[in-house]
Amino acid sequence: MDTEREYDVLSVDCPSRMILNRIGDRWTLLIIVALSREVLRFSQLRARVGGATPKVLTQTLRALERDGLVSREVFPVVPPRVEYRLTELGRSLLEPIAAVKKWAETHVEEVLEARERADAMASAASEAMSSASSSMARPRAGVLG
Amino acid sequence: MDTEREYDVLSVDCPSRMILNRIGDRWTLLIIVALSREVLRFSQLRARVGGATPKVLTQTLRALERDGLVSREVFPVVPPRVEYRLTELGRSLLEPIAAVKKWAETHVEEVLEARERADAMASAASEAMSSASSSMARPRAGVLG
DNA sequence: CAGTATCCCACGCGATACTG
DNA sequence: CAGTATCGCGTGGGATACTG
Repeated sequence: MDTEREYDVLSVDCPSRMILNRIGDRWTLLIIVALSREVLRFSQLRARVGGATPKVLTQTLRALERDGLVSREVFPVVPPRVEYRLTELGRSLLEPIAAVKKWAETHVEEVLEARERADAMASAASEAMSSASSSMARPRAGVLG
Repeated sequence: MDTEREYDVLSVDCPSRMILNRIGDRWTLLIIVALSREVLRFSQLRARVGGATPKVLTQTLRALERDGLVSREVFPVVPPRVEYRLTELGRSLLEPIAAVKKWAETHVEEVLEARERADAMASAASEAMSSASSSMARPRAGVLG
């Protein structure tokens, strides 16, 4: 069975595009990473994933559950206890994610350096443009243009 | 040199978070994939990456250039000719991306099936709630809540 | 504890048109 | 050909407060 070219991310209408959009949001990857080693309760997840508000956490978890990547188990006790764990499908995402995570952690510095160099160049160019004026040439600090 | 735990994506202020935000946008991954096998000109890139308008293409390419992942070569001819290629740093991103891409392409269907099942469940639950009424219970078609 | 409920806004992105 | 320039909107997501 050659399923190599069945899907193509570069194609506009390819379903695999949707996957990228899904895991490309701000919290999905982080939650999966957090759940990679242990089953976690809601508040534990909150504590582990820095910056996540209950709202985004719930949204993302619901979406992950819907897509079969995470399972949610409710214990009928009081106070409530809810546990989240990766499904097998979710765990299968761990490898690719680990690769990305590792890349991110090992190459941040190179990226940051490249960025600084680029900004320095741009800044120098701006100054050259405005002759010897002191026009403060903004170094384009934002991520995207 | 043990640099294992120097960075942690789960930490709010970790720089590696930024990397995820960068490659998590709508076009970055696609452009890198497109450039994985060949050097491409602007319009070729546009043709390959389905749906990309010149604006987003330029934005993303500039950002990639700034971060040292893509290099831009301008040929002083008319009509203009500009070639984009991955830098070595950019090429190093190819492996993790390929892993994600492969996962996306091989597991879309499972995700889609899980989603349909979840929606069917939710829909059934809604109908049960409204007794035998014909209240159209919307199956929550959107990606996120 | 595990969420909901609102309000609100930045901004990523698309559409469209124009230029060196 | 390889971009810029504008305009506008959809919505992801932050802040805050409330609830079973």
